[in-house]
Amino acid sequence: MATEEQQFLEDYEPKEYPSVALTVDLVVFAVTDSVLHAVFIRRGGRPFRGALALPGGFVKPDEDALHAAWRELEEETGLDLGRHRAHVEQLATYSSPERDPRMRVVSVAHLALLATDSRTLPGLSPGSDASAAHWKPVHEVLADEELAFDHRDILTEALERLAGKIEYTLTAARLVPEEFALYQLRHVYDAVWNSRLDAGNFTRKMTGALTDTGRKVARSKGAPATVFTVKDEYLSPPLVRPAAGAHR
Amino acid sequence: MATEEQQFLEDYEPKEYPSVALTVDLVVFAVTDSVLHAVFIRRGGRPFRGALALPGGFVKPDEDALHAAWRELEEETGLDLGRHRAHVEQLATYSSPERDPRMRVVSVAHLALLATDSRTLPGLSPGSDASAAHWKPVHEVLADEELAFDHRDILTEALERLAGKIEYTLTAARLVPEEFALYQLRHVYDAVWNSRLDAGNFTRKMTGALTDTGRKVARSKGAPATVFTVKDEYLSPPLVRPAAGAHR
DNA sequence: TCGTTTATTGTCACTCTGACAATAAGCAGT
DNA sequence: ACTGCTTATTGTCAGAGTGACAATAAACGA
Repeated sequence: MATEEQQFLEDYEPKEYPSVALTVDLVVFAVTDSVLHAVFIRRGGRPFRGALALPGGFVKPDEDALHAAWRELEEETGLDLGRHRAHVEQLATYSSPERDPRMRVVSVAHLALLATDSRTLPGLSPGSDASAAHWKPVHEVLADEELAFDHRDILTEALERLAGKIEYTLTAARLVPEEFALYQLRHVYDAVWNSRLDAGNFTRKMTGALTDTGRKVARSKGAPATVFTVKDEYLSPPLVRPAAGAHR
Repeated sequence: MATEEQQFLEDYEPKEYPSVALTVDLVVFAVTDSVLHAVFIRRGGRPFRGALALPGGFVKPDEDALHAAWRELEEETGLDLGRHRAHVEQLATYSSPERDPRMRVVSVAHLALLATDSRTLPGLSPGSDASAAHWKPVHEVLADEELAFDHRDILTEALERLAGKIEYTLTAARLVPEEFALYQLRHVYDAVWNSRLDAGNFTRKMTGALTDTGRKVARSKGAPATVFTVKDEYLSPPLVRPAAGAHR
C-alpha cells in the first residue's frame, strides 16, 4: 500500500488554489529596570514610511513559521542565540486581505522573550539585516507612536497574552537568567502588569514553584537575596493580576 | 501625500516571494448528555483514505481566515447559522512543510462552539459539500481513531484550549442556549473536563457572573431549576479544574 | 557603630474552598 | 392525598489562601 500511496503522490497535480505570501512578525520582549521593552524597526520605505514596525520576514519554502521566527529573530536583531536565553511561541495569525496595501500577505505573529540581567538590554547588532532595530519601552510606544500595518494590534495582543500567561505559568522566568533572585522575577511582573507587587507576599506565593540553590547574591544595598531556579512550569494557585491602578 | 502614496501602490510590482496555499480547519464542538462531541469527516480520497479529518477548506482571496471559517462551517456542516447560536475563534496556525504530502498547505485552525439544548446535537445537512460530516464523541475519537494529517494535534490543542478557557471565562455558556439552567452549564464543564462537579459548589461560584431571569424550568424529575443568563464575560475568582481523576 | 536599605518571615482578619448535610420542590405511582 | 424518589438550592464548617503590614535579619557605607 505504501508504494501505491507513493505513486499517487508522484502523479498528484496541484489544482487551482488561491495562494498567499506567508510572513512572520515578532514581538520581542525584554525587561530592564522594571520596564518592559520591545524591538522595533523604523520604516524607511513605503508604505508607512517613518512609522515603527515589528521585525519580521518571509517564511521560506522549507521551514515552518516557528523556524522562520527564530531565523528572523537572529537576522533582524543580530542576536547570537547560542549565547542568549530566548523563548519563542506563536501568538496569532493576521490575515485581513487589506492588512498590507501592496499585496496579500498573511502573517503569523510570534512572541519572543529574551532573558536579561535586569540591568541591560541584549545588544542589537547594527550590522544586521534590519536598518535600525532598537529597543523601546512598550507602554510609551503604545501611548505615543504610530505603528505600521496592523502592528499595533499585534503588539497589544502580545502584551495581553504575556500578562495573562504569567498569572498561571512561570513564563516570566524566561525574561530573567536561568538563576535569579526573587526581586528580578518580581520586577518582570511589575513591568508587564505595570504594578508594584508586595515583596513579602510575592515571596510566599512564588517559592513553592522554585528551587532554592542555597546560594545568595548581594545587591549594592540591603540584604543579599537567595538565588532560585525554576522548578515547576505552572503556578498553583495562580497569581492574580491586581486591578488597574496599583496602590502605592 | 495621499495621492503620492496611491501612485506608489499603483506602480508597485510584487517581487519574488515564496507562496503557500492557505486553508482553515475547524474543530466544531457541541455537548449532549454531558459528552463533548466534534464534527468529523470520513476521508474518501487519498491521502489518509478512510481516516477521520476535520472540516475545512481554502481561504478565498477576498476574505480573512475567520470569515473563511464561518463560511466553511456553514458549507461543510450544512448548518443554518441564522438559526444556530455559534462562536468561532482562532486557535493556532499549522505550517510544517510536510503536513500535507501533496503540497505546501498552511492551515489556520479554528475553534467553533455550537449551542445545544443539552439533549440533541445540531443536525448536519447531508446534502452539503462534505461527503459525510457527522458528530463523534471527542474522547473516544482521541482514544480509538486514526486522524488525517496533523488533525490529532489540532483536536488536542482545541480541547486543551477550551478546557483552560472555561476556567476564567464564561465561554462554556456558548455551548448552551442563551437562557439556561445551571445544570446545563455544569454538564458542559463535566463534558470538557471529564469531571463530575459538585452541584452546590458550582451554583455558589457561578451565580455571581449570571443574571437570574426569575423564571424556572421543570425537568422530568426533581425540583425545577432557575433560568439564568450570562452577565459577565470573566469569572472571578476563576474556577479551577480538578486534578485528573474526578472522585465520584 | 550607626543608619539605611532590602530580603525574608510572621501576623491577622478575612475570604474562598471542597465536602457534605439540610431543606425545598417537583414527579410518579399507589 | 400520601409516599418515595429525584434534583435544585442553601447552609455548615474546618482548612487553605489572601492582602496589608509589622518584625526580623543581613548586608553596606559613612
